[in-house]
Amino acid sequence: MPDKKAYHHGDLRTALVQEAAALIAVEGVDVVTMRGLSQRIGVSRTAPYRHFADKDALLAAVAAEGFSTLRQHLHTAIEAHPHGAASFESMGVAYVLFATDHAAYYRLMYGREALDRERFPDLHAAAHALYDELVALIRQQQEAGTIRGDRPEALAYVAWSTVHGLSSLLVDGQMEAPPDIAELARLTIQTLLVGLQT
Amino acid sequence: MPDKKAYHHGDLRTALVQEAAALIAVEGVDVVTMRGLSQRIGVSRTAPYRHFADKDALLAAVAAEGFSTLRQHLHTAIEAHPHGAASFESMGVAYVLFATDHAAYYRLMYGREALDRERFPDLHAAAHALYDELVALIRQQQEAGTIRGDRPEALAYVAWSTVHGLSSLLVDGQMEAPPDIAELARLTIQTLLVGLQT
DNA sequence: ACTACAGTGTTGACGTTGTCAACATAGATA
DNA sequence: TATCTATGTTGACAACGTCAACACTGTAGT
Repeated sequence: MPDKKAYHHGDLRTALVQEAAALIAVEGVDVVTMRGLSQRIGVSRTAPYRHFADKDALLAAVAAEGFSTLRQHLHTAIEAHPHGAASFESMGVAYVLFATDHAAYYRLMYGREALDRERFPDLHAAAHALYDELVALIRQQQEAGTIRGDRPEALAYVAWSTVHGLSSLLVDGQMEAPPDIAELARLTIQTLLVGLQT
Repeated sequence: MPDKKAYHHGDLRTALVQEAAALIAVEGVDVVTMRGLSQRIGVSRTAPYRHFADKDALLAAVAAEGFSTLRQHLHTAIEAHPHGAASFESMGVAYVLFATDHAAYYRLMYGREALDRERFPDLHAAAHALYDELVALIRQQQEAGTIRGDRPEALAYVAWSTVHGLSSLLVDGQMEAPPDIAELARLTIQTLLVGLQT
């Protein structure tokens, strides 16, 4: 149990990322403000600047953690169905459900033009690790014969496009959210899988 | 040639939308500011508020025009290849190229959580018109036999997810942009079409 | 032609935000 | 114990969105 009144917070950096993530989940990105964040944690408004160059850097850290969390979700989903086409479907559904369950968070991860890869290599790495996870899955499916033997990197992009596209449309409210999102996700992924097969 | 010094601008509303769109294309959404926009046009900072309730309303109008423009692009692409599977492919490639050619604009159209459908029915309508265009194309393909006879509305969502997902990943720089974007788009859409066929 | 009005544009002001500069504190190290 | 470095604080500033009050102008009705 950390001291409440210590002059030094102890681990302000992670506290900031966690608080920001929690706030985003509840209220959306727009309500995240350096001053408000600091106040919630109990430090002064400029304390965050000892750990992040600016607000974008903080958000980039939050987004990177989002990619990491998503990757773990997918990993868990695969372990639940480790073999065959069910593995592919399981991962895809888990991806879409993560996005819709953490809508504002997911929006932050993608679509913030200020968060460019060159400035934030950690964010780049986290996103790329997610992609790598997908490539590995494609390879596994190729060995199982459920996906044709094209370049797995290229096919991974196609698959990523599909699940991200569906997630994005749902999260942004572009399509009326159906009663059973998992069902729509399954349909979409099965269609994708058929296309990837031959 | 409009008077430069007229007290009343004449058509400030469209001037605002056009200027904002141009600015977004060149510099991105973040640099669009009510004050800066007004200054560029030559009116005072609060003049826009006679035409838009707030900044989000202005951006929503810009986004709506973006959807409308995109729809026209797709229409043109279809007319170039009115028959068969080439029609589907042509539309998909045109979609992705529009997105990558107008990256910041495309990002505004999607992914602004402040721009919700309920507050801005015009934006909703413009986006839905785009969707309708897709449904019509799916129907045509079904009649031609290149797409299976499922509910066209559902298949349209699948197709939309795919082209939007690819566009989104490219626009956000999540994948290293390949030298020939149209080629990648073609590959993706062919994969999609195979999946939609059976 | 005069008047009233509604539409449009302007100026002033306020609170909020991100962030810099200067200063303060405390734990680690010599 | 003295010093250094990491960390946190206070004060200040410019930019921004936006409200309220006021000004201008073309139009409609008499």
